[in-house]
Parts: sequence; C-alpha cells; structure tokens
Amino acid sequence: MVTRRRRTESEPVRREQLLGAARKVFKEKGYDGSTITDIVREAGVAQGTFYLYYASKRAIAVSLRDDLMKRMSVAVEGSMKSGKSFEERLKKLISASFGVARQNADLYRLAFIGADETHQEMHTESSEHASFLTAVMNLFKGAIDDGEMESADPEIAARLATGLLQHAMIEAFVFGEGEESDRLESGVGDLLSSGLVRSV
Amino acid sequence: MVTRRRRTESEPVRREQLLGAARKVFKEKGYDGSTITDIVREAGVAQGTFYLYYASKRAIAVSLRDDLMKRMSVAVEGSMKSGKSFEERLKKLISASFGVARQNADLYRLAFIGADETHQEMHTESSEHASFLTAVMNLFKGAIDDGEMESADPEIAARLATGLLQHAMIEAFVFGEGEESDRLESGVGDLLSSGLVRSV
Amino acid sequence: MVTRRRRTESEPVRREQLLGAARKVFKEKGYDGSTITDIVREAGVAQGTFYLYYASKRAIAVSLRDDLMKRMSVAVEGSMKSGKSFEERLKKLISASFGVARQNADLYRLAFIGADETHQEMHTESSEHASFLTAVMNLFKGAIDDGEMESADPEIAARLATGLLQHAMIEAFVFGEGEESDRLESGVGDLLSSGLVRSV
Amino acid sequence: MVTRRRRTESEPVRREQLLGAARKVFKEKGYDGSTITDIVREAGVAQGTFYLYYASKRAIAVSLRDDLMKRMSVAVEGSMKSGKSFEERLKKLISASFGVARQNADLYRLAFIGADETHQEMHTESSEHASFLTAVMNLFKGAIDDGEMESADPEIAARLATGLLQHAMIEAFVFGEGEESDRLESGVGDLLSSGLVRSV
DNA sequence: GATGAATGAGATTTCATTCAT
DNA sequence: AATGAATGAAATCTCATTCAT
Repeated sequence: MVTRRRRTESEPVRREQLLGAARKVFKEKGYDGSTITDIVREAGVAQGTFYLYYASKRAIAVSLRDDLMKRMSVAVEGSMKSGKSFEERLKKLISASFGVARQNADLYRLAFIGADETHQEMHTESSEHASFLTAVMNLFKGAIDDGEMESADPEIAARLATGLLQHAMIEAFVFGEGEESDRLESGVGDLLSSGLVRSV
Repeated sequence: MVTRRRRTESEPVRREQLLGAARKVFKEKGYDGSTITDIVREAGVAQGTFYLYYASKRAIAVSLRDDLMKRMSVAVEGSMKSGKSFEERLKKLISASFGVARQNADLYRLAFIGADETHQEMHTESSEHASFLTAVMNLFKGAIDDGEMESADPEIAARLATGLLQHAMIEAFVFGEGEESDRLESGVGDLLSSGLVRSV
Repeated sequence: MVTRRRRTESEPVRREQLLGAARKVFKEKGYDGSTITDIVREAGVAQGTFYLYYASKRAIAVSLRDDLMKRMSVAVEGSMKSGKSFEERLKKLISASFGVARQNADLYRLAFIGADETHQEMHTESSEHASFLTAVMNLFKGAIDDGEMESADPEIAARLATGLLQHAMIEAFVFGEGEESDRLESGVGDLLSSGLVRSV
Repeated sequence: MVTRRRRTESEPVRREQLLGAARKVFKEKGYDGSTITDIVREAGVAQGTFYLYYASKRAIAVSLRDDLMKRMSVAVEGSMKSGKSFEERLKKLISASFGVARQNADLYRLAFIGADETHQEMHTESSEHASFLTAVMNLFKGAIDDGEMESADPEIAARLATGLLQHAMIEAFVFGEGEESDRLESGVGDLLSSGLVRSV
C-alpha cells in the first residue's frame, strides 16, 4: 500500500499550481488535446483535487484567459497615462497590447480557440475584457471631447478598434509565430491613426 | 424488416444533400453538438454513405465554410465592379460582405468555431478565403496607383481591413443576432474610409 | 436510475476478475467473437474500467496466454526434477505439458488463434515461452554432456521438440476435443525417445 | 458519365486474376489488413464482381491456401518416387516441402494466420492437406512393411511427422525470414531419421 | 481537503456484402 | 456477367466527472 501524500496547501497556492500546470499542458497539447489527467499529473495532485478548485476544463481555460486579459488591461491602462496626445496614447495602447500578446502568445492562442457553444463562454465578454474595452472607450470619449478624434459613436469605434487590434494580434501570434508582428503592429497604428485622429 | 431503399444519386446530388443536411444540423445543434449520425439521419442516407463523400465531420464543415467564402468572394467581386471611386467601391465591398453574412449567419458562425489544432484547418486560409483577400488587395493596389488611397503596404492593409470587416461581422452575426449589424457596418465603413481614402 | 456501485478493489483483484471474465467469454464465443463489452458485462464492471487494467482486447488475451505458459513452465520444471534418466525426464516433460494443456484446453486454443500481424504478438516469444524453451534446452544440453543424447545443436533440437510437442497438443486440444490426447502423447514420447535418446 | 468497361473474361481467367490480386494484397497488408476493396482494385474489377467468383474474403484465402497445399503435395509425391531407401525418401520429402515453402513463403504465412472460429476453416483439413498427409502415411506404411521403419501407428506417426515439419517451416518462414531454414531443415531431417528409421 | 479508481455515455469509422441498373 | 454506390451493424476507446474512503 502506497503512502499517500496529502499536502494541504492554501487555496490560492493550489489554484496557482493548477493554473501553471494547465498553461503548460495547453501550450504543449492544445486545448482539445489536453485532458484533465494531463493537468493534474503535471500539477502533481489527484484527479479529484482539480474539481475542488475548478468546475471544469473550460473553467480553468477561462481563468487563464482572464489572467491574460487582466494583464493586458493593466499594461494598457498604465501605458496610456504617459501619452501626451490622443495619437500618442493610441500608439502606446497598441504597442502595450502587442507587448503583452508577444509575452503570452500561448495564452493568446488559447483565448481564441473556439466560439462553438461548448467554447462559447471563452468568448463571452468577461469582466476583464470589458474593462479593456472600457479603457479604450474612455480614451475615445476623451479624445472626441478634446476635438482630437473625429466624432463618432465611441462604443462602436472602440469595439471595432479593439477588434482590429485583436485580429492583428491573432494573425501575428495565433496563426503566425510572431515573425510578422512588427509589420502588423505598425499597420494597425497607421490605420487607426488615419482613421480616428482628426487631422488638423 | 425494413425495406431498404437504394437510390443511387449522382455524386453532386449526394454531396449537396449531405451538405444541406449538415448545414441544418449544425445550425440547430452547433458543430460540437452535432454527430455524423444526426447528419445522415437528416439526409436520409446510411451511416457509411457519409464517408463515401466526406472523410470526417470536419471535412464537411470545411466544405460548408468554403461555400460561404466562395459566395462572399463572388458577391464582393461583382459588387466592386460598379463602384466609381475607391471610396464607393470600399462601401460596396463592405455592404456586399455584410449582405452575404446576413443571409448566411449560420455558416458564418460555423466558420469561426475554433482555432484549436483539431479545428485549425477551419481557419487555414482556404483558396476561397485567399481569393477574397486578393480581391481586396487588388482594390487597394489600384487605389494606391490612382492616388485615391494613402500609400501603404497593400498586403498588410488588405489583411487588416479584411480582419476588421470579419471582426465586425462576427460581432454582428456570431456573437450577436444581427441586431447591431447596421451600426457595425457603418462603423467599419467610416473607419476604413477615414483610414484608407486619401483626403483631397 | 440505477444505483451505481463503486467497489474499489485492489489492483490484483480487479485484474484477476477481468482475466477470469475474459477467459470465460473467450471460451464461449472465441476470440474474434468476443467483445470488450462482453468481458466487462461478465466481470460486472464498467466499460472504462477495462482500460484501466488492459490496453486492448489483445492485451488481455496475451496476458491469459502468458499465464498458461507460466503454468506450463512451472509444471514442466517441477516434473523434470524427479526423473532419473534423460528418457525419464523427457517422458515427464511430455506428460506434464499434456497435463497442463488438458486442464487449460480453452487457453491453449486461445494461445494459437493467429499469426496475422494484428495477432502477431500472441505468437511472439513471450518471456514465459522463452523460459519453457530454455528449460528444454538445458535438459538437452545436460543430456548431451552426459552422453545420454545424440549430439546435436541443442537449440534447434529444443525448438523442434517443443514445436512437435506443441503441435501434438494443438491436434489434441485445439482441433480435437482431447479424445486422441493419449495416442498423441505417447506418439510424441516414442518419436522423441527414438529420435533423441542415445541407444546403448 | 464514365464509360464502363465490361470485359467479359472466361471464368477461370477471372478466378486467376482475383487469386493473383489477393495473393499480392495479402502479402503486402496481411489477411486482416486487407479488404475486398483492395483486392478488386488490384484486380481491376468491380466490387460486386468479386462475389461472383468467391463467396467471401475467407473463401479466397482458403483457395490460396489450397493452391499451396496442392503444390506441396505434388512436389512431395514427385520427389519421393526417386528415393531408394526410406531414409532417402524421407530426406527428399523434407527438402521438397521446404523448397515449396521457401518459394511461397507469403502463402505459407497466410495459411497459418489463425485458428479462431472465424478462421477455423483455414485449418480445417482440406482435401489438399489430406492428400499430403496420406502420402506421408503411405510412405510410412510401406517402410514399416519393409522393415525400414520402427513399427508404430502409421497414422499418428504421419500426423506428428507432418506437424513437426510444418512447425519447422513456420519457424523458418512465418516467424523468421528464411534465414534459419537450412538449420531447421537439417534438424528435422536428423530428428526424423533417428526417430523413425530402424537402425540396422 | 485530498484521493484516484470507477463510471458509462457516446461518437467515429470500417468494410463485408447486396442489389438495382 | 459486370458494375459500384449504398448499406448499417458493430466495436473500440476516450475522458470529464463523481464519490466512497
């Protein structure tokens, strides 16, 4: 009979442990290709322990995605503070986003694995994603008020600009390996500058 | 004992029959939620018959996606012919795309179900998608030559513009039910006009 | 709704349980005619449980075959100890083998079901079979050294003697129902005695 | 619409055509791994045509096996005619058998693919196999009458000798690639000579 | 809290055989 | 006689999730 280890860790520690294991496993085998068994094996905990912390495989993937989005929000919000003009802040927004995506290409990939109903919630606007969107929207509102941006529906504009940015990052990091990220990043910058910044 | 029907249909008819059944089933139950059995039952053919025409569930979904892309290419190419100016052709491109997506929201949804490696090929640039992209790129090249568009790398610009358009349609028809499609369509039009068309 | 039993048994117990069930099912329906479902139904466990212990139908059949071979090795080695002369040990070897085969005709049948590549490994010299062969070879080597056996390549002689014995047991128990086993057994005894034992 | 060829060949020609195709396919993919589709494709005939000539996959394999056995019978009977003594005839019998097996290792392999009930009839004593056995038995009977062979039940002796020979050929050509065939052949010769030939 | 053996529904795919043409 | 599209039963194996200990 084998002696069972029964390391009782604090909840946050366990979550982190599982999250890290999941990230590694998803990176190596993809979402569909990974099993809970892979994750717990990597984490060194028992099968059942997983369910004490996450309700499902999807739940942990969502959690990983939220982490990424939070990191992106934080980076973006921080970055924009320092910009003087709208155009400058726009550039900073874009480069901060690309920066985070570049550092977390694996999570970025994971975050866009599917929109089927079984994966639907991965795309559901999470509160993290919402806060990113709000930051962009606020940037736009301010710029419109300051006369630095063409007047437009700031919500739609923010969603489209965010979508464009996202698409560029997907092309760069999900379908590509990052080798085109510079060209895509400056392409987005140019398009949004011309498209949004009011010419004097 | 059931009498076995053994209708021998021509290959294109069978393919169409299966494609139609698959489209219906995917629409009702989603991709992951659908089974080959659902599809053959809907089509009224035997299980094995499916495999005479398509190698797997994914194969038929890809085929459906290609159909959509072809329809979109055709519509877009036709539409752009009539536009006088670059701006006009751009608008027509957008409205033709939205038009096709609106008519085929279910396929559009299907076409964007996943980027996991098991679904990877759904996103692989199919020849149909490539021809759409080429059409946009040619439009841009011509406009740059004519001085109607800001000079820029036409390939990157085309990929980003296509991505933006795609994203808007996804928001409209995949995550939404089409109720915002008008706002999104004009938002894309505005952004691309300001962003790409050279102001006089 | 059925109440689910969840008896957790020790690994060896489960293996034995599945092995016993498989033996019974194979005996009744033959190897090809048996399904994993038959086996788990007989064992009273769930479908998935099977795969916790054996990787495939072939794997459990191989395991059953190895059991038989082990039993045969043991019986043979034990039996030969008591023989005084080479000829006597030879007779004991034969009768011990026939004895085990007689008791396990069903397994014997199973052990010789096929040499097709999908079944190839059934015939692969398992370590159990190898130890049987080694025992025979050692017997021959000793007899040659003692001058009780004609000098010959002991390896080839052992393989052929073992093959002959095997063949006789197949005729007796696989193709026949054992009714000729006595005649075959003594036939093998005579042939090997005359063929191998050095006449004085 | 494709023009269908409808070559009407004489029955024996078709059989030969299918037999040749089956032999090739079985050789390449093994029995279980081969499909009727493989065979008809190789033969260049339609799926249904197969069933006009053979009732099943097994039927054509049996037919192939019978061919081999017939060839072996013929070779053996011919070879024995020329032998002067029993011992000589015995040697010729063995070398003729090994010769045929060597030339037809693929069929030999096929002939021993399985003894499961689904394959049972492959092992059923076919009339061809029976005639081989009879030839051996007659050789033995004659040798006993002439006092050249130890008296023994000629039927059992023939079955065992045949089995031993068969086993040696299986070791040589089914499990091995023929590289040991010489050693095995002479091993069988020695064993049967010492075991059966009456010493003067 | 932790364990991990057990569960069992279920989906894909194959392929020998049939039979309308 | 020949064709070959259609049939459909059947069997393996996976894996997220549960729950008795």
